[in-house]
Amino acid sequence: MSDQKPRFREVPSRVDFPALDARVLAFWKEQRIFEKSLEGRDDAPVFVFYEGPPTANGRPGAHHVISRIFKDLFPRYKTMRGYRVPRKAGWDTHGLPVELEVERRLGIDGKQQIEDFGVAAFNELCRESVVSYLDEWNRFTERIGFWVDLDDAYYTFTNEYIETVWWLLRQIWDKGLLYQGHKVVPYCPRCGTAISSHEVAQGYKDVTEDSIYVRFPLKPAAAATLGAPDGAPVSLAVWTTTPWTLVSNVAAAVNPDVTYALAESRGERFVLARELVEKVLGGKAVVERELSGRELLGLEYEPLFAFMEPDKRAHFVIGGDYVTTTDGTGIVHIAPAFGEEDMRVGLENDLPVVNAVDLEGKFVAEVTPWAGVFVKDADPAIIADLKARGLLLGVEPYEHSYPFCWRCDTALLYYAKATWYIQTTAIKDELIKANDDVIWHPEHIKTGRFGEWLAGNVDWALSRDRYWGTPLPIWRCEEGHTHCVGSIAELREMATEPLPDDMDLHRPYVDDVLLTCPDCGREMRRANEVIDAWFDSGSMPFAQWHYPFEHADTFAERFPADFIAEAIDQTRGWFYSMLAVATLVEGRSSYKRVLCLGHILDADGQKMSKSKGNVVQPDDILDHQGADAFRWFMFASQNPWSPRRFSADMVDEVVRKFLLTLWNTYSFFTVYANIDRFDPAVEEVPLAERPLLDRWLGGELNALVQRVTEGLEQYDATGTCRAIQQFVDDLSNWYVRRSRRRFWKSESDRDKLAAYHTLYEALVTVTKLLAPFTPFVAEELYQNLVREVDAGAPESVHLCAWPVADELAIDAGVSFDMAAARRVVELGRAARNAAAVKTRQPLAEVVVALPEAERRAVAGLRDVVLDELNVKALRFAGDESEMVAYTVKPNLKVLGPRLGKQLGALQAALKEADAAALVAELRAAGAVTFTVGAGELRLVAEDLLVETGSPEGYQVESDSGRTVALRTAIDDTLREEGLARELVHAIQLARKNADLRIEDTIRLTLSLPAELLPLVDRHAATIKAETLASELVVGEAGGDHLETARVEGHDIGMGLTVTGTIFTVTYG
RNA sequence: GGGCGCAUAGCUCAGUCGGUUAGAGCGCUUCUCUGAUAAGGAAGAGGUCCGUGGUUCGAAUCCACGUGCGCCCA
Repeated sequence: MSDQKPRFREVPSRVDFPALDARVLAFWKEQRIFEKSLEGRDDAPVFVFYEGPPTANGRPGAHHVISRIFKDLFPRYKTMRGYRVPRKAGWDTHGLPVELEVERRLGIDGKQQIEDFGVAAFNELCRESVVSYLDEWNRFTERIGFWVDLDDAYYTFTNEYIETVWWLLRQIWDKGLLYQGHKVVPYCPRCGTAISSHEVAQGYKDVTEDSIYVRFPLKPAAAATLGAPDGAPVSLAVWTTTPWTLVSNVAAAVNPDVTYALAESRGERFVLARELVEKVLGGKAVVERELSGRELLGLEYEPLFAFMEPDKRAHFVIGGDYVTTTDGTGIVHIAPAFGEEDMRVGLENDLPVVNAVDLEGKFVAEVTPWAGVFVKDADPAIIADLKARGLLLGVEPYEHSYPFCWRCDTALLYYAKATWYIQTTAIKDELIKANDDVIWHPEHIKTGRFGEWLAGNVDWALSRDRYWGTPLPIWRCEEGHTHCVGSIAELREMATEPLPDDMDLHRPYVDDVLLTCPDCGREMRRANEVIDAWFDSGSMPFAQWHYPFEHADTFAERFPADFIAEAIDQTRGWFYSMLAVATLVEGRSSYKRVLCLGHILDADGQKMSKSKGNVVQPDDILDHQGADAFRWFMFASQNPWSPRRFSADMVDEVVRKFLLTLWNTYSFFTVYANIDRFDPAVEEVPLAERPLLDRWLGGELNALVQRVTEGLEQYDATGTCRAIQQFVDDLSNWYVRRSRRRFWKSESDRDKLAAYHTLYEALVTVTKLLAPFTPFVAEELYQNLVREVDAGAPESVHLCAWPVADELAIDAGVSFDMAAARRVVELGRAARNAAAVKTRQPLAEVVVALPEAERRAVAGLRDVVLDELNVKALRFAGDESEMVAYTVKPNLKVLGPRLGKQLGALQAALKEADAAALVAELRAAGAVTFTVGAGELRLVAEDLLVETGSPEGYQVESDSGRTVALRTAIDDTLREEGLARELVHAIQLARKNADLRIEDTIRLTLSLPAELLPLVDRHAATIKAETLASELVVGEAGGDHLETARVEGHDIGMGLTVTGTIFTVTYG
């Protein structure tokens, strides 16, 4: 150790993490550390990360923290492993949520009002709205330590981005996979657009609505064929949950294979499924005749409403094998415009499509009574009308889950609509194959949720009848020719008029661009739709580079991504759109590995959502506990994909248990290292030459490096965090605790130096391991521990190389030995507690009985055990006389497979046997024989577990075959020694109360009762050494600081006066 | 209704290949250690390992069925 100034900045034991964060952020910014982590690595292998763009349509919340910190963790780790990890930020800016936000702000509602307001102005507001959140997002991103290049972010609304999306669509178009279909789709009448299946899924709610039973009166000719009494009217009993669709009814469907009945009830006759007669018509109904479904086919009935004239034959019974008898009547009403199944059977039976509903979900003018009324609102009126005309059979509340628009909460309608599709079903096998190459965390998503979703793939409904989005680049002429534009240049070339240089590709400007049809030369107009914003985000691997128009090299280098991470709800969102777009265009996935993250729940397990008002604002945590506590909680609490409960209290626990433990160990080190002028650069004692405790810690440390490295390679954050946490706990509560005296003692010998080196190395290495997890604290520690003493070291911990484990330092034997010793200490402490003898009171002897290997281990660590337990001697129970009681049990692991069913008999026999005799025989002969059932068994030592009991005069604790016995007798010498320790303890407390520095020396005066005088006399040297008293005077207590205390029933007075410090050299 | 996942102490979670007395942290009670610590240690209280059945010498663990919850899909 040398004589210079203190090497390390003095570290207060209390720490303000938010202030620390601010310091570190400023340092990173000033020194451009993030930039430097990328510079000068041109030859390094690249690790490709893709940022799944958040929708910048609101403020960031706690649930955004989790994805952003996992996105940060692995790139930081890979950087330290020597990779170049470019991280381009990105923002998802299009889509319905943005439009809704602007609608709300303008106080308008619906498409007509948007058109009235003006699309150009509306879209401008959408753009402004998105941009307005970016500052806050950028601040938040920096604040939590997510390193990503915000200055070079991609935005999905730029012309460049849109152009690439157009190019991608053109590739798909050229493959013939882009088509317009007329399908029944979930449709939001308020938003006026079709909703894709993954969006619908987010809006299901359980609702109770009125379902109704209705009469469909058969025409007389039809009734006659059923064998009802001559001329008697017969009705089909029909059930529906959506009365408003009856207006568009064109048929009734039965299952040809189900048995139906002609049933009479209160003088009326009905046709319905045989098994539902009683349920629908009541117990008094009489079944007059059974009918097969097949017999009903073709029967005609009177239309319920005549507002619209069908253009084909309608209002007759058709067959549908999907018709069941679980609900309703077994007869299903068919309105092809409003149901997927209805449309399908409608096509099969050549039924007309009657649509009495307009695009806003309101009845059209022909439906005179309810024209302009939203269909769901018209239900009561329709029911009343049916009742008035004698067509209503009954009303029944029906609970079912019904889809609502996930954004505006309007009930969705299933609606036949022209929609543009990508025919992903044509590449289903390729999608599945592309997924084969992806590594999923957790694994089960790959074949489970995601794999099954791919297996049931349906075409991607691409178009949206909206305003703020990437315009669908399809133009059509009057002849019906269509063309998909794949670039801006092509648009210019084909346009009938020259386009301005700064043309905005958004609506409404693009709508005004007319093209010349390449086929017929006529004018082409753009299809009005914009595209699903999921296609935008799925295009980011290409569009973030404006590929192929620019940056082809960059794209080639950075496709596909090595790693992406998003919340688990993106399975059918971003994860799918990324896979689909890349597979459509490149034939493979755009990511190799994906980490799914769970949702954030509140402390009660409720999902956090704005509407529930239970959102924990990240600022609350960041301003009080700091970013690292937040991060560590997220990483360490449980596996990333589990939904996690979250509250400020839970983060607090992290701070106390982990960050403060680490911090205090660090603070401890700097205090003593400064006192001793420890210089990590000189006089290193090789690990192999250090004491066992140091070699133990070194082994644990290197094993930790291995464990953390392997864990991160497997993308396991949770396990690695727990390993680090365990190490820090061991470091603080075993290594430092056991070593305190080594740092404290006044001589500066090799032992002390070894202790400093060991602790220093552990702290520095842990700091590096922690850098990806808790980048702020790691930086703070690194700057002080490393940069303060080594100006040549890398400027930041994040520019350091990842630690490499020294496998030679890992000694399984040492680990085993220490674990054995710690178990003995644990049992000894339990024994002390049970005997109610406090630890400061020395005891004469501890006797232990252990398995052979552990006995050797504890023998080697005798001093540790003696010191921890404060006993004078340790003895091993050598022969049976020392331990009175034995219990002998079969070693099930060994005997189970060998004996099988005989085990029970052996167990019983062992219980009966004389355990002491057995043990004696086992020790003497090495084996014992037993008669069990028919045969004789020879059992050796490893077949049996021997437990020992309590000897006289000892306090015994045992666990799992290990026994520790503490001799509890206290003689006068021991008692006096205990008293001396109590006295020292009291003086130390007085020092602390007097606010003395650890290194201050004192003049100590004591006033004592007479009976203690000899004791102080005999232990004066110890007391002086322990309390740094250069002078000890017994008599009247006097000095700068006076204190009294009661020690074991004796009143004492203490006087303390600072006389100097233990430093021989002063500085300053 | 279907798929996937989960269910262990009051709370948050471990629990390896099926093995002996099912653990940790937090909280509670009592005791204790300590001149780094907001900490540490010991003991106590607290368990239908969701239920039922099966496989097995032996099941928290494997299998089947059921219940509850979450997510996804209808």
